Amino acid sequence: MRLATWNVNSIGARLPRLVEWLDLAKPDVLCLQETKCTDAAFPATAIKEAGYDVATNGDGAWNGVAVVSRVGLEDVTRGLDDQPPFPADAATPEARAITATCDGIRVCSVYVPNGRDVGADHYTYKLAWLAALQQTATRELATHDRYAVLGDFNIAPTDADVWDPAAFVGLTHVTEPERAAYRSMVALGLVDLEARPLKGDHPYTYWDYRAGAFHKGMGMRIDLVLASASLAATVTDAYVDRDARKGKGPSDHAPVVVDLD
DNA sequence: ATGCCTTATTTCATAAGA
Repeated sequence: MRLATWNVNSIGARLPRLVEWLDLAKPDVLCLQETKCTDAAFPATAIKEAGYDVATNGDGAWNGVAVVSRVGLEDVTRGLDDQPPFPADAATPEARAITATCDGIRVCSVYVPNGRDVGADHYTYKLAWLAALQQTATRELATHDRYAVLGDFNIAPTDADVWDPAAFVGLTHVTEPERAAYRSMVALGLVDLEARPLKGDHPYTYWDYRAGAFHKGMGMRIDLVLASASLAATVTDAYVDRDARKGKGPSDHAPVVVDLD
């Protein structure tokens, strides 16, 4: 069983690279983030032709998540329990989470809010959203022994997860409240399946498009796979497919791939 | 061993990403 997660930064712009990657990596289940399209506009036919079913939660230009599977796709749930809206008076919550059961494994694809600036409304929202995620995960774990949350957490769990900690002082992604939220997920019994990098010492998953960040190794590990203990016990390999960050028209994130026995 | 931002929309400019 091969699980993967990938922030594709627009399914529309990335469809050729996605189809190519499905054929290359052959994941059984792939969680997508930042699809940036409505459910109606999602290119489900192209995904189907590649041999996969898909469940989506999209709200248009921004956000958007999906679960792609070739081993079944059941019991789909969109959003989180008591997910906070943004702005606070918004009628519907943002499309940032979708959960489904694939061959007995409960997977949750998440796109955690960015936070923008410490102290900003978006930052407060990010922490509230993470609290809702923790509550949802608690409930799911109570009934699903094999459970994993995969996606773009927009949190670097430790200073080792950014290319230069000094460059991030005072910025989001590395603050103590964000890291505490990450640790609260781990405290539920979820194991951070840190992948091996295909090159270098750090399994970064994101590199800014600007200033040649990828080529200079200026990356961050912010895309995570948090798996229940029973799933974690079956891991045979985990890697960041940095090759997917190369070439023409890449996402700014690389897929994280986990193999289970 | 990679190629020095990219995506979307209220598009020829701006907001957002992290």
